[in-house]
Amino acid sequence: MSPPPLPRRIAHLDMDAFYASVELLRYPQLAGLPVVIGGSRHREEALVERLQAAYPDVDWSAAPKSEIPLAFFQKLEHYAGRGVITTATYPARQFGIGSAMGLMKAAKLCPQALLLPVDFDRYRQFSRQFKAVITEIAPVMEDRGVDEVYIDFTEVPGGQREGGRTLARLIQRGILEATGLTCSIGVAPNKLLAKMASEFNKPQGISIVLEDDLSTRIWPLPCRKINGIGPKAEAKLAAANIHTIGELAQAPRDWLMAHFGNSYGAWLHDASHGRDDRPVVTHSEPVTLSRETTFERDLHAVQDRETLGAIFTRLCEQVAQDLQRKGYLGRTIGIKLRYDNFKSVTRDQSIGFYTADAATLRRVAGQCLKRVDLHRRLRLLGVRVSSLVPSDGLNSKPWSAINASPTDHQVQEELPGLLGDESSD
DNA sequence: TCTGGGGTCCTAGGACCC
DNA sequence: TCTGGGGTCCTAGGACCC
Repeated sequence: MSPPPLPRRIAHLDMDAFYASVELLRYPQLAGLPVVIGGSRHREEALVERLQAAYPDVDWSAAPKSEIPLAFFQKLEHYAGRGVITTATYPARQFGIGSAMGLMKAAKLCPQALLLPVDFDRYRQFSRQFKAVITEIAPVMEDRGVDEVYIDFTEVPGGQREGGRTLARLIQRGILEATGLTCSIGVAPNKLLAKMASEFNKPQGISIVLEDDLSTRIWPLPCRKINGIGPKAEAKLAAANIHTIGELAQAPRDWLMAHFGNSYGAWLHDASHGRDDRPVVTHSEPVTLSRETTFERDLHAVQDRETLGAIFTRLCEQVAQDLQRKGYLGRTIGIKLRYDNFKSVTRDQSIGFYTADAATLRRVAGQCLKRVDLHRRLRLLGVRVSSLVPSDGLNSKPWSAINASPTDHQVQEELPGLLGDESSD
């Protein structure tokens, strides 16, 4: 007789205001103050120039490496229009500032808030550090981004004690000692509930949710708290007078399937009843790889042909580099563009071989570009590769050898000049 | 004062093949 | 002449997440 299986204990760990907290380690004098992280790197130079022009009495030579009060952005509406907040410290959140909020809106809410530039390399470093602490203690960890993970506590020694609280405390302490950062942890019978639980006691919280807690602790919550219910689904549910998870749980499964599709409808029903059997996945292969950029001002395919062409080529080169660095080849190449009215379109084309070659990406992506309407001004351009396979041993061969195939020549002949290409016009 | 960049998954129609 | 069902692949768009 084998022993009965242990009850599943799944943890969701969320770093508290991750980017902002990492910045506070570097600038301890900002502790307790409203601080936001945002803007994007390629606009820093433009930013300094514009600040200098708008506020000539201030010495901006240290910007944007140091903090800038948001108030200064009020004279820079055109610049700041394109910046968004990535993270806000808890004092800044008191003013209603949240991530993805436009810089100008945040400035209005809290002009004294300080703006820091983003430093992804640094956040990635801290991300690796805290994840290393976790896997030392509990090896079954699923990466959910730079500041979030799921952890399977079930088989970890001590993972069942106090419903997982003991182990959660140990991990919190370990991360604090190694990085100086705090996090919140929820432990529950599955990922769905753990994710909600980790939000219950932020920051520095631990929440334990058991099977029996469903009706008391989950059902009163708004539907939107379920990971997978976004603004659209929320609005559609609200229209049917369904606002809480408990109300969703009362909706007949058939009705949900009829109104939301078989797959999503059935999932909504299961989720509202706290049912989720997804495993904690420790490894996964990427499906697509892409680069995109929003321009400082909207560009026109004809008037700004050169600028656009240079950006396009650079995006292709970046995607090619990413593929090579990460060891993948792809055979479906695509573009994404966003018009000045914020509408996006995509075009894809599959080719007869796998590649990570910048020139090939540029050719095929250029063909895709020819299939979209280029009359409107553009605000964003992106290049994407999918149908990825690991390049493995192929890495040792030159790219030309990998790409050499009959179809390659076909494609080259089919695809002459493109937008921004010297050979076109 | 409009709305970043990088992903995943799902749907739905059409082509094409058997 | 009219008319089958699979099954798979490709493409475009959209919802959602961090």
